[in-house]
Amino acid sequence: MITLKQLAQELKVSVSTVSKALSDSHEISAETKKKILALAKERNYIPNNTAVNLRRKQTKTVGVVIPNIFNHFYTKILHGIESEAKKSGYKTIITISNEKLQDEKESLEYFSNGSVDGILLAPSDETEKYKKIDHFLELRSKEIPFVFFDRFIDELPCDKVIIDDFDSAKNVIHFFEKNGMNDIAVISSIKNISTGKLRKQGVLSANKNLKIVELESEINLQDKVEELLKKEKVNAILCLDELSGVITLNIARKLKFKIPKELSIVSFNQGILSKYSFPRLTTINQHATQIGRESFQLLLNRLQDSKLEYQTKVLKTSLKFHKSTKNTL
Amino acid sequence: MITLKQLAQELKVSVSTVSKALSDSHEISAETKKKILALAKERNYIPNNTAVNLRRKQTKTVGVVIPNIFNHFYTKILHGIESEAKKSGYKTIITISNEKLQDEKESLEYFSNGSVDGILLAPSDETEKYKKIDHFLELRSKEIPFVFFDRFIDELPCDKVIIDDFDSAKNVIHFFEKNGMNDIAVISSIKNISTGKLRKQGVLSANKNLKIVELESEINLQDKVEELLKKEKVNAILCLDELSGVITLNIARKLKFKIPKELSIVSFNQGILSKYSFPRLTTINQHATQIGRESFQLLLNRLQDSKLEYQTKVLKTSLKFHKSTKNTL
DNA sequence: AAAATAAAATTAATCGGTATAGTTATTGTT
DNA sequence: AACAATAACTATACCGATTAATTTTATTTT
Repeated sequence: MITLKQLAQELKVSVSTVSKALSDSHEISAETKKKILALAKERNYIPNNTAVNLRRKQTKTVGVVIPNIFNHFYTKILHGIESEAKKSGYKTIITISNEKLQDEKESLEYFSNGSVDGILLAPSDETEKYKKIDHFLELRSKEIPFVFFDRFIDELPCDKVIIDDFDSAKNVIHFFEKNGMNDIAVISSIKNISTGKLRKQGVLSANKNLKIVELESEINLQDKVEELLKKEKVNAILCLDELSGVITLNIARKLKFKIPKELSIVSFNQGILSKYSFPRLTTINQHATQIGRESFQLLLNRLQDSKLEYQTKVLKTSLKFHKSTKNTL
Repeated sequence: MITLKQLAQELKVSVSTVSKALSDSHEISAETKKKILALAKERNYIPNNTAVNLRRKQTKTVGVVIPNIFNHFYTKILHGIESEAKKSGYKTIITISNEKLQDEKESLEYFSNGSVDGILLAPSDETEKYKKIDHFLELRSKEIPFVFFDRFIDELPCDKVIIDDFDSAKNVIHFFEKNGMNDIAVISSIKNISTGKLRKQGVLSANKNLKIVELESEINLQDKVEELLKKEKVNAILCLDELSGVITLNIARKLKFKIPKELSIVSFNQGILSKYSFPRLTTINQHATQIGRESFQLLLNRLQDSKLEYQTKVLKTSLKFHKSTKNTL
């Protein structure tokens, strides 16, 4: 890799002349600039990033911690972050917490040595469950800005971008009712997570008499749903996460339910699974890419002014109708 | 962020004493070490990564370019790379080419300013189609090592980790034949990609009389498959990519084919789509995580010794039987 | 032509570490 | 006692850029 020093030696000028010429400083004559620019181009000079970062005391890099890389929703957010960051000349370092508090902590430590200017993260399932916030407070004491996306911890005032889980969930129940479906079940495998809780509160605010199936994870989900469909009278189901949605759909079909004639299914989280399900699931579009973009912008704002008030951006969802729901309106 | 200098001032010793004490040098007395270590711990000192990198002339970071982050196969590889890199103390920067040559070029330029020690990539669809290798040669002239995974370009000798596409595809055809299915179709929406080509050669080596449906992308795939199933007699289908697999399955069901009784389907690429399809697809497991791990190891080898011969690692696949295939053996 | 001013280039400090060379003070050798 | 050897620590150069402070050179003013 060619350095400023080498260019300077070759042209018999000082390093600072070269540096200034390349940044088009008025202190350097047009003639000298031309000469330097030409050689820099010829030698394919690129400023050493590490040196620039050290000098500027910034890295132009953001760190991201996502709970699960196999979840299409998060990869979409990731895509939003990455593309937005790139636009502003930022690099993106990605780590995965696997829904583990320990992994999340390690990621943050790993980011804390000056590798990144700021952090974007969705806290892990464990973090939310045990409401652990020490590691976030430590970030704050080190003055490393961070922004939460999708999930958050009530106890911690901070910047966050979330979706309007409460209303989104409530509205689906209302939609079912308006269409004459009154035997409604709600299925969730994300009960520990802030979004899961809000969605549950949302559906309950619409109707107190729902059948609710809740699990710690998707293990046993299959059996629980099968039990529900066999024992109870159900003509509409809202799934609070996409995986539950697809699994529920497949079980309903295995049990020979006619969809959507006898049973309507709506699922949170418009992702790749629901897109290629058969029949295609009606989903709540969470505009994941936008979540990513807005999160990055929020972080960028904070990087530029650390004294801003903490902001919460709430994004609206939209219902995307497909063949898994009856819609008579 | 606290620095060596600050620690040194506070303890009234020199910066180099602190540095050496923290790296447990024998030049420093036990007593002094103890004192320094204690303060460093109290102040939560972490060496500034950028400064260390500048000095060591390395970044302990690898760059990854994947063609598509929405493809579960690549996120699995990513996971393999990230976890393996972390083990060796490397960070992972991820960029996405969106199957575009231009984006791929930009990513490589972006990595070329000393941001990464080496690069892992699967070339984009366009790169493979037009056999563009200039940007890779430029990397080589800058002495930035790179490793290809999953896909590669014949014309470019380099390190790569690929799967045994030819044999994997051939073996599926043989499996169909042994089970008495002789009206076999092959469907692919990845014809430009090296893996797609090899898979096609593989199936043709097994049987010259296959019905082959090939498309540039998944657009129109639906119509083409429907046409095939309506016009031709088919009792077995091999899909060369997962998306084709799921789409084919859904269309076959829409056309009321009994699966697997009347029609067996096998698909490349054991991913999340096929996992939650109904019935669950029999897939060729490409051990994506392992591809990621091995790719990183190959890069690590090269970082440690740039004079090694170029290596190609070929990983075997395995067939995972599920309910989309008849198996009478 | 000398002084004042403006333009162009250089020197040196800095970012935060690491590594090499150099300086004291202490102990050991003959 | 004179000298070498060792221990413990400090000073300094360096990584590759940026930039404030200076110096050198050119131009304008009187």
